[in-house]
Parts: sequence; C-alpha cells; structure tokens
Amino acid sequence: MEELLTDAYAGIFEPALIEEISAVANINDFEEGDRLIEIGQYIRQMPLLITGAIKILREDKVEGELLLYFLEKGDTCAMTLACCMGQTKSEIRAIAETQGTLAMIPIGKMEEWLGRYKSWRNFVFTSYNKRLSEMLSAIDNLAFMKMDERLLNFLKEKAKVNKSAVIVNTHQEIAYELNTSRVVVSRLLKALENEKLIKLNRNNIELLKQ
Amino acid sequence: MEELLTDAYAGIFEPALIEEISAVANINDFEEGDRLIEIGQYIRQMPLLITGAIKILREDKVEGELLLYFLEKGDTCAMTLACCMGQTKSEIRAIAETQGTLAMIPIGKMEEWLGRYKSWRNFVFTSYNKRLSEMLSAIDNLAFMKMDERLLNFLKEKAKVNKSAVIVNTHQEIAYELNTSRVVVSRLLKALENEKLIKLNRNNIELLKQ
DNA sequence: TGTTAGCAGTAACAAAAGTTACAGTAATAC
DNA sequence: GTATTACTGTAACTTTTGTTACTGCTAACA
Repeated sequence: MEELLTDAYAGIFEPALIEEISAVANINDFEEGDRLIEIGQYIRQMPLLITGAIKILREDKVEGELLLYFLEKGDTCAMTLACCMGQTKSEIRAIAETQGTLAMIPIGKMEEWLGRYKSWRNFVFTSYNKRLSEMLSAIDNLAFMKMDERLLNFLKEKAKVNKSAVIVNTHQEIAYELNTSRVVVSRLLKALENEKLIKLNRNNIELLKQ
Repeated sequence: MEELLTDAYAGIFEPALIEEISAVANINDFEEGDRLIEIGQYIRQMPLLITGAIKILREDKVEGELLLYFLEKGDTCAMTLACCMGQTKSEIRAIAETQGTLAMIPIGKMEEWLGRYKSWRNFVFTSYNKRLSEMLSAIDNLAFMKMDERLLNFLKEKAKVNKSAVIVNTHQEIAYELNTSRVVVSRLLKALENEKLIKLNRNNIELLKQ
C-alpha cells in the first residue's frame, strides 16, 4: 500500500507523511459506476484518489444533472474537504468513472497534519485552487459556449480521463451529464460526424485526431 | 482602524489577531465602479473587505462577461487567496459595487498566521468553502434556470447587497452581467412588471415585496 | 427463431434566446 | 430652447435548444 501511495503522491508528500498516511488510511477499491458520495450525505473520512477516475456531478432540485469535473490520480475533492472541515452535507454526487482505489483518511488526522506538514498544507490549498479553477471552467462552458462546443469538450475530457479515443456511452448518458436531451445530443453528434471530428458507432464514439 | 476591523471581524478573529492585522494592514478606500482587480493581474496583497460590496466577474476570451457573486463585509475573495497562495494570475475581475473599505494584508503575514491563529485558519477555510458554494449557485443558475428566473435572482441579490429595493442600473448594464442582450433583458423585465413583481422606471427598477 | 428492449436517426414542431431595426422619451449639453 | 445622446419599448425575424413522435436497427434472450 505504501507503494501505491508513493506512486500517486511521491512528488506531493514527503516520505514521512506518506508513511503516516499508510498507517492510518483505509484502502477502498471501487468499480465503474459505484456511487461514492450522494448529495446530502455527511462525509466522515477524507478520500485521496490513488488510481482510477471519479466524476463529480451537481443535481437540480427538480430534475437534471450536470457533470462538473473529473478527479484523477493524485486528486482529492475540495468539495469533500469543504464538507469535512465545515461539517456540512455534501452538495455534490461522486460516481466512479472507471474502476480504481481510494485511501480514506480520518478527519482528525487531516487537521493534525495541517499543522505538522507543510506539504500537506500545500496539497490542501492546491486542491482547493484546482477545484475553484475547474468550477470556473464549468461556468465558462455554461455561460459562453453553445451546446455543440460543450459536447465536443465533453468528449475530449472523457477521452482523456479514460485514456482512450473511444468513448463508451449512449447518447442518453451524455445528455444526462450535459443536462440536455437525447435528441439534441444525437443531432449535434451527427453534425460533428459530418465535420469529420468524430465517428459514431453503436454505444461508442470515436474521437478523430486532426 | 482597529474599530473598523473589530466591527467587521469581531466574531471571526480573536482580539490579538485583530491587533496584529491593524498593525500591518494598509487601509484602502474605494468608490463605486472602481476596478479593484483585473484578469491576468498578479495579487501581492490579500484584501479583507471591511465595508461596502464588491462584485466578482468572469470574462469570456472573445467577449461577454458574467457576474459570479458579490462579496460583503467580513468576506474575502477565495480567488484572490488562491492567487496569493499559488502565485498565479487572477482569473477574475473585481469591481466595487458600492463605495467601501479594504484592509490589505502582506502575503507573508497570511502564511505566518495560518500556523499561529486557529481563527485565521478557520477564516481561510470558511472563505474557500463559501466561495465554492457561491460558484455552485452560479452553476445552478446557468445550468438549470431560464433567463427570467436568473434575472429575478439577480435583482434580488443586487437589492440585498445594496440594502435597497431600488436597483439603479440600466437594462444594458444588467445584460452585461448576465451575459445576454439588452433587448432580452427589457423583454423579460417587462414580463416581470406585468406579473407585478417589479416596477420599471428610467434607470432604476423597484423590487415589489409580496 | 421470434420477441423484446434499448439505441440511434430524423422529422416536425414549440419555446427560449439572440439580433436587427426603429420609434419615443427623458436627460444633458450647447 | 434646441440638439444630441442615452435609455426603454417593441416588432419582426433567426438561431438554438427542447419536445414529441415515429422508424429501423441491433443485441439479448426466452
């Protein structure tokens, strides 16, 4: 387990801290599609992502969902951090995008390390900053871009976190994550295919590099 | 000056910290409309808002602007925090919504206090959390609401930070902050007036309580 | 093998938002 | 007082997005 942590966090934490983490963390494997955090849930342990990818979603009161961003190796969710520190309910939902591994840290340790390890303090602030920055991207997408551009961005992001140019998703699934309708997605995907940016197959979409 | 700080931050900082702040802070008065932070600017001091209100805006590469949220007494801008800590350029623009006062803190002190004052650490984390939460609201607005609802929300927010039911803005100004066009704003405002939610006058809008 | 369920494509229409153009009126400058 | 400018209202139209409905196809499976 120390190896796993070292692999994911070597450049980030000093060896002593990695050792402490391995001593107290619970390792937690997850499968694609696992619902890791629900909206309204209290968080009692802080997750560090070791391998795999997680998607973070926001939900409307009425209906509708929106993908905010992905977490990858070496990330933690600032939203969850916020919950831990502030003792509040989760405002987001986290679902495993791929299979992977989490290290769960007791909240008490988190606070303790803030005082003792500069690298931990840096990590926490960097996480917050990254998340704020991802939220800004999400806002840019929503405020300044049309659906076709958002869709193309989505496909590129998805390809990146899955490390594959083939996106295995139905149009309906994509529509959920962009908070639009299946028909709109099909229409715009067809247009992107006509522009030779993608190739459509059943249940998957190929991103064509140019 | 200590009085000012005590007034705005009494419940938040311990007296010893308030004293330290008054010792090192530069007080900075601003007028409505002052451009306090520009996109791309490096931030060398951290601002604490003592009185007044500040609006935080995001800008598109091409054109278009969007109001993210307002800061009020006792707030600081987590975006700016992020810039200070991360030594990066500002991703947002800050413009004075009303006249007011800022205390500017040298970055070095910020880090020092993180170790020495628990109340400061709490403040920094609470700021981050509040800002993440405001960003989520902004995303909710964009993703799940139609323009008429966004417009009404905007008017209510504006009334709140200005402590007045009369919003002194032209339709064009409102259109900029919502990233839409003047005609759309005029149209929807007219509809809101017909629903007896507001009263339109030249250069100002009255929010009618129900 | 035939049935069924889920997926994708598309047409036709509706609603929301954006655009262009113009008119009337208040505020301001000269 | 007149001219100019800024602000608002509105019509007419376009584009984008959302909705409903139907079709054909594929994969799974009884």
